[in-house]
Amino acid sequence: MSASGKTRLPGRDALRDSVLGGDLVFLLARANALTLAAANAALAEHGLKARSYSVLALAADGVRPTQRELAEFLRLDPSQVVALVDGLEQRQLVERRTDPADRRANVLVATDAGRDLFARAQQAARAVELGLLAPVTPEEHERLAGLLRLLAFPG
Amino acid sequence: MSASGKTRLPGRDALRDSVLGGDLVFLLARANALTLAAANAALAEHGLKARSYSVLALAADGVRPTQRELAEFLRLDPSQVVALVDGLEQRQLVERRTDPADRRANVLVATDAGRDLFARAQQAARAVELGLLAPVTPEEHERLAGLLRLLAFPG
DNA sequence: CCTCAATGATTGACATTTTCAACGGTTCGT
DNA sequence: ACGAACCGTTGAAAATGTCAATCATTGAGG
Repeated sequence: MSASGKTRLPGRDALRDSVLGGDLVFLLARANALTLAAANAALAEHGLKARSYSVLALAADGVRPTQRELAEFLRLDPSQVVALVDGLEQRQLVERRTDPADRRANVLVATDAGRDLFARAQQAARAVELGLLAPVTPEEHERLAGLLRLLAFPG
Repeated sequence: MSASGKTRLPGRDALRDSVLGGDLVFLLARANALTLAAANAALAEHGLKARSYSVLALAADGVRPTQRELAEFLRLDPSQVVALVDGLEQRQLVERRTDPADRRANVLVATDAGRDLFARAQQAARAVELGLLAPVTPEEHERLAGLLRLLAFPG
């Protein structure tokens, strides 16, 4: 198959060694695309995607986030959060509770079923993460997370 | 149970400390969203986005990638590459050359104007990258790139 | 107490991006 | 030479992203 006579194709890694190979934005984009795809695939059997999984996670965590906080944290438009929460609420995984301290705001809490599903989904998510980071030592894993946090939460 | 004595609002970083705070997929997504936005903003003055910048970069690098290679490398559908290349070609920044070794394939090469614009855009891109990584040492910067490469190019 | 600007959620419209299936031209193995 | 596989292209459908307008509520200042 491959290995045509001359230097025909840019070897499988000629592109990798190009300028973009050192471009952080590109590396992030590609790493994100791959991990997101893997995560979505793994979460699909639970009827979740990375997005809905994230929302469910925060609800199940008892953090009682408002939708606005959710929107900012997940970098989504508030209207997208509405749709996301609608989906989870229809499946009885989360509930909207109007915040007694500010009746404009909705606070998200997970139902028992929600916490239950989350627990299972989290295992799948963790398995994926470990699979992705198989070639990396636990210390490097933690170091990577730390550096990403710096980028993800500047200031 | 929520014996909610006081409905504490999630402090500005209660969410950060939740389960998701250690979720690699989430951190990647958020870091990617922020850096992508920063990159797009910086590239806008050159009439580029991260996507078109990437294509232009590979063309300007003399790697002579085919559109299919571009698609796989950038994790895009081939049809998206068509649109991307159309845009750059109409601005006379790149040219499609049918690969003499395989006349089905188009090889991308940058024009002089293309290389010129890329040189300028690259400066903007580098400035952004340095700004984003201001809080980390150069060694950590390199380490981050290395770890991301592992995720971005498994196998 | 009574405005009034600001805020949270929601809706609906619109643009952009993603994802697929189909098609003509070309290559390659058999 | 045949047929399967592959490249680029097109077009359409689905999913996402972006924005402005609205309602209810809040909080500040007169």
